[in-house]
Amino acid sequence: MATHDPAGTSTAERVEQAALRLFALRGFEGTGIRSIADEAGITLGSLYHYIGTKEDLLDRLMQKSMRGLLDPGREIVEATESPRGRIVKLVELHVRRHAEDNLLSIVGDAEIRSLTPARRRKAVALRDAYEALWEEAISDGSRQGDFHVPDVKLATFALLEMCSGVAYWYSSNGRLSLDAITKAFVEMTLSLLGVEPLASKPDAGPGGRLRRGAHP
Amino acid sequence: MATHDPAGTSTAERVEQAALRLFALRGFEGTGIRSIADEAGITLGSLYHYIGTKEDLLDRLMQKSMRGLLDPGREIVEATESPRGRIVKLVELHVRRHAEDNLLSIVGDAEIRSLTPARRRKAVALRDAYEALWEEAISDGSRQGDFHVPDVKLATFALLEMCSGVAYWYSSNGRLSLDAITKAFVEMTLSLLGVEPLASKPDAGPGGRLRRGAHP
DNA sequence: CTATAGCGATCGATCGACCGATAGATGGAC
DNA sequence: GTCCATCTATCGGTCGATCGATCGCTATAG
Repeated sequence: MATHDPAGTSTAERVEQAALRLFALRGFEGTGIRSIADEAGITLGSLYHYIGTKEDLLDRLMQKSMRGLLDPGREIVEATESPRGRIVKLVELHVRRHAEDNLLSIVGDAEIRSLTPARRRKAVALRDAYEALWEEAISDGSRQGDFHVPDVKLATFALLEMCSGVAYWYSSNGRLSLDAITKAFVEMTLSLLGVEPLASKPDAGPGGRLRRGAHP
Repeated sequence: MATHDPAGTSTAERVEQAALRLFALRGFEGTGIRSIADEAGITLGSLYHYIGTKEDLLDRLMQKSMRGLLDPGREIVEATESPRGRIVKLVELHVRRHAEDNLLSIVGDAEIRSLTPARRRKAVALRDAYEALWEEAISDGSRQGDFHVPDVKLATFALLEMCSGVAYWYSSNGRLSLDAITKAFVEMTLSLLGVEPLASKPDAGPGGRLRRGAHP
């Protein structure tokens, strides 16, 4: 029975959400399968109708987390020419996902080490492919003279880490809206990259590049 | 016996180092006490001559990690007047420690959740006190018109997270020296904070603020 | 319309392995 | 002789995982 319950959540989905919450809160090793079953509202024996092993469950969440960044990230890169446009959209994607799907992002970022070698290798490959999108955008922007950073690789790591942190403190009823947070991270990113302010509409003043991001 | 062995490392120190390595690599919950004893070169029974419980061991490392940031951080704040000088020295401290003591930093940053409530509260208080040093410097700098950020709290989190990431990839025989890395992170920090380039000696050109940090 | 065979979902009970922690015996240093 | 360090052996509990039985639903044969 129960293809779906009154609330519209199937047991399989409840299992996945339960595991996600617990893995994000206590970590993979710190979470027992009995806790997962409890959180999902079923017994231990029933849990194993939905999962292969505990690690299968983690692996599925991991893939979901990484695919949710890599696939849209690739679309952005294909669709956007300028390095500046690319990095802006990559930051927006990264921050939004780390806020809206913060639990999945935490698990994706922190639990790679809990995978056994074969699966860990695949997860690392996905992560590396995603990071390469950022590095390429920053590298291109630097070569074109649009970005000015002390080192491309360091800037890549710095920006990725900075944007990932959102997952650990974001709350949907916090002081700032997600839009405001995203906008702020885009501004900080462009500032870190040493981008001249967009010469679109504003009166940039004679010297240019003044007080970007100040909130008077 | 063995107040110290030929290599100058006491058993107590070997135990602590073993736990540190394993906690950083596999996490607190993912590390068994038998692994710690093995890594320290003693048996399980002997291990308990040096530790109270497994959590005592984590707590000691935790305190060490946080004190190593908070105490020097407070000295910096007391000794340095300008927000800019403070943030530069805080970044240097944070990056150096996260590189040189990367394992301790990883444990300190990631394993707060593994502490039981009473100890966790104390650890969180230390972390908050440390973060407050950063926030105050950034806040002061913004109020004085020296920094220009979209939001003080967001900039604080962004910078702390960005600098903490160093612990996960730093290697003493990597491409860049620790000095170079530290210098780059200071530059990226000042850029993110929207600091005008230091008006000390250089020919800043008519427009000022050009290509800071570029390595031509 | 009814009887029943099949099937997916769930259950309680249990497996061997490993967990953190303790006890008691042994040995060497001073 | 005392004391600290270390050992071996073992404790009760929890871990991840599996088992066979049962439940309720559905499809179909008569």
